[in-house]
Amino acid sequence: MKRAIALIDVNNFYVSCERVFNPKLKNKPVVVLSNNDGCAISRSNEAKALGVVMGAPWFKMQELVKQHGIIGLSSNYALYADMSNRVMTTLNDFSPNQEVYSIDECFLDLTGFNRDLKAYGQEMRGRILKWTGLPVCVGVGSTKTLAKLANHIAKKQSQFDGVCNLNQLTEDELNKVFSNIEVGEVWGVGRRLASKLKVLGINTVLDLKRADPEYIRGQFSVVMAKTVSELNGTVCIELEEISPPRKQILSSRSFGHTVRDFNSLAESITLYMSRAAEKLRKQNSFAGSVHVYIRTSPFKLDEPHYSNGMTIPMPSPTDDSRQLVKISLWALKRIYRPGFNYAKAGVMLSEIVPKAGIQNDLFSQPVSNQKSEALMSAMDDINRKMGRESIKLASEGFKRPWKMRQENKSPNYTTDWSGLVRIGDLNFKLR
DNA sequence: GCTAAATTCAGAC
DNA sequence: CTAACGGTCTGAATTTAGC
Repeated sequence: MKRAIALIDVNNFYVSCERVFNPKLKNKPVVVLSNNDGCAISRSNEAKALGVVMGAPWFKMQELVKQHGIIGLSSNYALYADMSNRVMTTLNDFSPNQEVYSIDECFLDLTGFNRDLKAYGQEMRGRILKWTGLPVCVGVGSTKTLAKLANHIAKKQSQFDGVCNLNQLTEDELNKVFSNIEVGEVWGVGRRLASKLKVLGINTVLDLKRADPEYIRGQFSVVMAKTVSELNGTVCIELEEISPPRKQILSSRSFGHTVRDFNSLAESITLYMSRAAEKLRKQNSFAGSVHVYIRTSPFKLDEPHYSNGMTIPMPSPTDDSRQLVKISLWALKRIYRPGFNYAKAGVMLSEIVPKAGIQNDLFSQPVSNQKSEALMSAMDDINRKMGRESIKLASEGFKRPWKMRQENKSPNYTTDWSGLVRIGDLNFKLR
């Protein structure tokens, strides 16, 4: 049976979330900024029309901002995560087979659904808008790659009214549509691959669909070969309904101001490692190695640069924050050099294994014993119940002069009572 | 000259 | 007021290390 896979994606997700709770943002150029208020990572249509590009540094577009009154908001991930859950739960009612692909999009398997999928897509749009206030577009195709493409068409071509079902087009109609879309729009074709494809004369989606698989395999990777097959309707990438545990866990952040002293770096490394260890325990895993890195800003060409990192294998895998922090501070001591303006630090956990069935070190007692288990889950429980950082390691620091900039963050409307009472209140700066 | 490990590359969002 | 350019994750390809 021909597959029917839908991809549902929220339009301008972060900006749309902000607009749900602050209607004054409607019809205005709005951007949501990355951590540290660095770059534009979500843009309203009005902001896009003014030429604000994805990833543009905020401080560099201040002229445009003043000229057009562009509103720049700090990102509010607690809000976006909660809104995402609402969208995903709502969509799950439309099919039991759902892959949550990212914070704002999911695939639904609609294979064998005996109904008009275009109308079904409109139903989804209506219900999501009514229940969450968010606008979505729906794309349907016989593979995930085609569903992504269908979603792109639904978003860009207004005559589709937000829903595009490629399965109901004839081969000729399909090819006509594909001949008008740049090859770079295809899922898995980024900037580099797009330009290489163009050199080879493959400019449109239709060109790529018709390309010889053997030739593509030779010129590119197996990934691109799969993409070509998927464009032709052969499923190579299945839905992954249960998300497998992470194989690496990273926590890093740019500082609000550069720091020079060891203690500030040590505080930040402790904080990041605590976050990483929480994520690790949440997925019931242990980490076998720890990586720590620090660096100066790559953009400051007139200042001395330094970037270094160190990977430490653990004697036996663990999920104990205290042990992971201890090791990472040991590593930090070895890579720290005085006299530099550090802009960023981070930690990474790798060689992640399931908690059950750990291979212990032959020569030493496993540190992650029952006491450690009890302590860590008590900490996690308290923080879940009472809010993040209700209990923490003292070395995470209290003043945190290095903490990231968030100059214009909206309240946590949906997850915090004190945020709820501020709905409609525009106390937070609107500029 | 082989395999395994480490690093780099490219991509997604 | 000033200085300011994100964060996490994956899998494949390529390079390097160790025997």
